[in-house]
Amino acid sequence: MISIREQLAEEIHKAAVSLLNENGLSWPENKQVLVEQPARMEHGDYASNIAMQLASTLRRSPMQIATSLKERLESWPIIAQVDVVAPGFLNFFLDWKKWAQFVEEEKKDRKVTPSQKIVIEHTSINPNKAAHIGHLRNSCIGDTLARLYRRAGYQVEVHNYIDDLGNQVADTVAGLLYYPIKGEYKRFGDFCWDLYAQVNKEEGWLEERREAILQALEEGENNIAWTGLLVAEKILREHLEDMAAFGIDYDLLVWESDILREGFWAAAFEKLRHSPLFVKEETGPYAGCYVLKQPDTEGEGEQNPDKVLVRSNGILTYTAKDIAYHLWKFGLLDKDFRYTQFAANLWRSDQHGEERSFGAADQVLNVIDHRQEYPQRMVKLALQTLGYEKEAANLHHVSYGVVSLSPETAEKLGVDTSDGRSAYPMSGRQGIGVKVSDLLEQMEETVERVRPRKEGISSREIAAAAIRYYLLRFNLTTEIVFDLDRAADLHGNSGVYLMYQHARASKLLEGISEEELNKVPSTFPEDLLEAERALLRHIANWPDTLDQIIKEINIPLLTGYAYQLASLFSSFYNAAPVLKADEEVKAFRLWLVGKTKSILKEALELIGIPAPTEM
RNA sequence: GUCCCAGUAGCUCAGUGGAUAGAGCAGCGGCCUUCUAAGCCGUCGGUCGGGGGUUCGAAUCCUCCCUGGGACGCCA
Repeated sequence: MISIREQLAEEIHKAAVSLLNENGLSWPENKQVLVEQPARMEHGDYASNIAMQLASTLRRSPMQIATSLKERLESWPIIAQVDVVAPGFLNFFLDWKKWAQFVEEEKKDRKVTPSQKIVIEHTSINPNKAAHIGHLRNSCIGDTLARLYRRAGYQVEVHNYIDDLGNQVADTVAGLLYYPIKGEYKRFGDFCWDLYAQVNKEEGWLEERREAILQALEEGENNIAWTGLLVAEKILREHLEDMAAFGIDYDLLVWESDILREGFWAAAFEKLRHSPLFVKEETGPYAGCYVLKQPDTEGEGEQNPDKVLVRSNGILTYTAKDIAYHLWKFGLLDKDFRYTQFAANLWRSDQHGEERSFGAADQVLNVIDHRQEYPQRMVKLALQTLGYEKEAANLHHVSYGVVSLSPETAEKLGVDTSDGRSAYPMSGRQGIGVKVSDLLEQMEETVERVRPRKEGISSREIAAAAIRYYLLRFNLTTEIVFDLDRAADLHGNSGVYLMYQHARASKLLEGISEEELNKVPSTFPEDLLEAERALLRHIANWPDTLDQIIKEINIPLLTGYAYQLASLFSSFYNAAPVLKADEEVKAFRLWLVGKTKSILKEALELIGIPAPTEM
């Protein structure tokens, strides 16, 4: 199915080619017909700059070219009017009734695209303390990506990687065993949050104990390893509970200890051994280590760009395990995990249990913050080194900026802000951060206090939706400076606003069946109100926008589209009475509200917030 | 030192080759006896960090510089 915009582009292309041919010319290879929805209503519903682009080829003025194209395009049935505007734009105005009929016809022969399998890894929080809002941004991004790809027809599998053998778990275990603290905590993760920060404050305390604990964790089957497992699992369950409140879930939990004990690294090592870029260093700072060499650098400069995979003491780095994991993700290892069920609809890797078909992806997406670009590049490099060019190309690091704290919020958490910085980083090590559960609770109280009606949806759901929308609104590269007061603002461009508009639309449509709503009204008003036309043209743009969102992994385009739709609807709602209008107008407006509501609902679903019918 | 990201309204951010640079918040002024005012309408506010270049056209592309953040560890 191709959209109206694409069809229009094709028509323009045809018209332009015939104009070129008449002048003994052919289509210039580097040009392309671009059709866009102009920002301003008076510039039409769609517009093209093709006349300007062809001016040099045709050696005529853009205005002349636009005028001849206009004559050739006016007969296209869905177009009501074509304007030629200086310096040479072609502006198209749609015949909305014909558009509506056309779209209704198109819906019938929509075909399902054959699906590729895509593995999306997100969340992957160290299971040694409570989650904070930086982690939540990761999970919201990952979850919305999963929703987008599912919508696009992919077979999506969501992984959450559990690093149960890392330094962080080791530190919390060290604290639990040897560093008594006391205090009242609602949850284990909150207790560990403080404990982890405390032991990190003690000069030299961890360094004495960490290595022994790490080794015991890796070996397994001993007191420390079991303690580590208990800690990781307990905290993981709290993380999953946190995320569930935001509508986030997973298909598979991959445990680092399983990667190690199933011998994934040994298998990966066997493959890497034959690569000239994977070498054991005999001299220099990395003497005794297995490293992955950078291909096109000569080791110039102060820093060594190579990546250690196996330390001189034989212990693997995180990146080594990640490489093994990614070979498995693409189905390139002859090994597999066993699987056991962790919760309803959620499986975990295991050393015992049943066989299941996880992994073997066509595409892999890793949602990880931008500070880890280097190790992610190393994983990709390892795939290339092994000759898996296709898989390397299909491995995508979805990079995003971290969440830091505004000075006001940092100060509330007891951070010394006397240095006057514009933002303060969160730090688990220092115990600085806004915990997900605390934020949700606080926001719930705010909602409970300010909401005018208590119907349809709980204050907790509203709070979660507001937070989720807030974290998804920004460009991925933007480092969010989180401010408690700003996030608690539920007016204007907020998740609450979107849900409210959906509830309003739902109320107007109460008691009307889906079928009735989909029927194109027999008459359209002679002159549409500004608010009606604005809403229509935004609705018409949804299929193209959705394509673009998925192609560019452009989440703010999704939230922005939804906000604008809600905003246009709200203006329409105020400008045009629906239920009180004359019969014909009423039928048209109800149809328009129906269209708005169904697209708003789709968008809300992708953003991952509820579409309440009442609130 | 090398590389990456950012610098747009008082604040937080959109906008990556097109038409008069847009939102929200904050400020000011209006609108509830009419479908949900968590709303709507109006208004104030910008030499798009700076210089140079490419183009019919630059916030957007190239180049140099300034400022802030990050990566480069036998951490993850």
